[in-house]
Amino acid sequence: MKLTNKGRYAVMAMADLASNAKGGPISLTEISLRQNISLAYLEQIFLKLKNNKLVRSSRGANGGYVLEKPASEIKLSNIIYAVDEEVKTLNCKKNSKRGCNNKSTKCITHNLWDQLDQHIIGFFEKVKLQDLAKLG
Amino acid sequence: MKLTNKGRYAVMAMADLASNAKGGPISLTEISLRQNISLAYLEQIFLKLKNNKLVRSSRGANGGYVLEKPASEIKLSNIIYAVDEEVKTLNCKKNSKRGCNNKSTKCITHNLWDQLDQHIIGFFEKVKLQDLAKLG
DNA sequence: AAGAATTCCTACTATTTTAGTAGGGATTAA
DNA sequence: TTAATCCCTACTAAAATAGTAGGAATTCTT
Ligand code: FES
Ligand code: FES
Repeated sequence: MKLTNKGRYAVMAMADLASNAKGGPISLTEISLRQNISLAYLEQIFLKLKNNKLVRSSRGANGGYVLEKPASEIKLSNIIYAVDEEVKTLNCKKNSKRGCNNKSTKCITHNLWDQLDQHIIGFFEKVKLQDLAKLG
Repeated sequence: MKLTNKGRYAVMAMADLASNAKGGPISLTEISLRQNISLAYLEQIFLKLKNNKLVRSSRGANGGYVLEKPASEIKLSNIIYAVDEEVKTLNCKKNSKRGCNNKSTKCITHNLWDQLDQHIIGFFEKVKLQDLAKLG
């Protein structure tokens, strides 16, 4: 499974966006300073967030980003997936007949990892961006 | 967070050990063949499992490994930790005052990752080696 | 006693992934 | 016109992963 800085940063930045909303767009420079994340790295991340319709951008001076939807409608899973972090503990291709052992049956732990996947995904599906303020 | 082949193999091998118990010890060669895992890699993994008192070894011809405790008493978390897979989604040191942003307060997502940790650890604590047979 | 099977242990290495950096172009407000 | 900003791609250093390799020690079998 993957859960790395990129995913963490994405969630952090989205949370920042949500909690510092001030009407107009918020620049990445601001977020970079507040959250201590490299600007160039943030740019990469926001490209993906934008392509996944989680934020809307305005270019030029005073430009920046705003949430595309209310924070109550953005699930953590949306963010995580947007930046290509896969919650994937299975070693095999899920819809293949072959197992990770390259045999024709699934390995003895297949169902276990599958359940773990569901467990983690469930968590990400349940938590909304809005909830982060409460958690924090 | 880390959850890689090493951890998967460890669980697989332990499950193999549990389900193919035949009184005497089981050699890694057998497991290697059944589960399609490189023998040398298995050896490394079993060193750790042994150091963590999850298996007992006997050397020499006809040697091999047996579970140190009944499968019903071995938690998945025991196995995962034994091979150094950390369920660690936090980016900062948990008991430090500093945050992952290197500031003096914890970041806005800290509690979130902390909860996710608990969520995943809870899963590993709950599932016993014995349950794998049922799952599989 | 010899040989084979096995665990034990450490060191090395190729590959992949991660975490950025770098550089330049396009757009817009002032 | 200039500065601030987003946009986009390519590159790169460092770390982690997934093994390989090699040999020593032990024990069973013959
Ligand atoms: S994880 Fe799917 S077959 Fe092993
Ligand atoms: S994860 Fe702990 S401070 Fe950010």
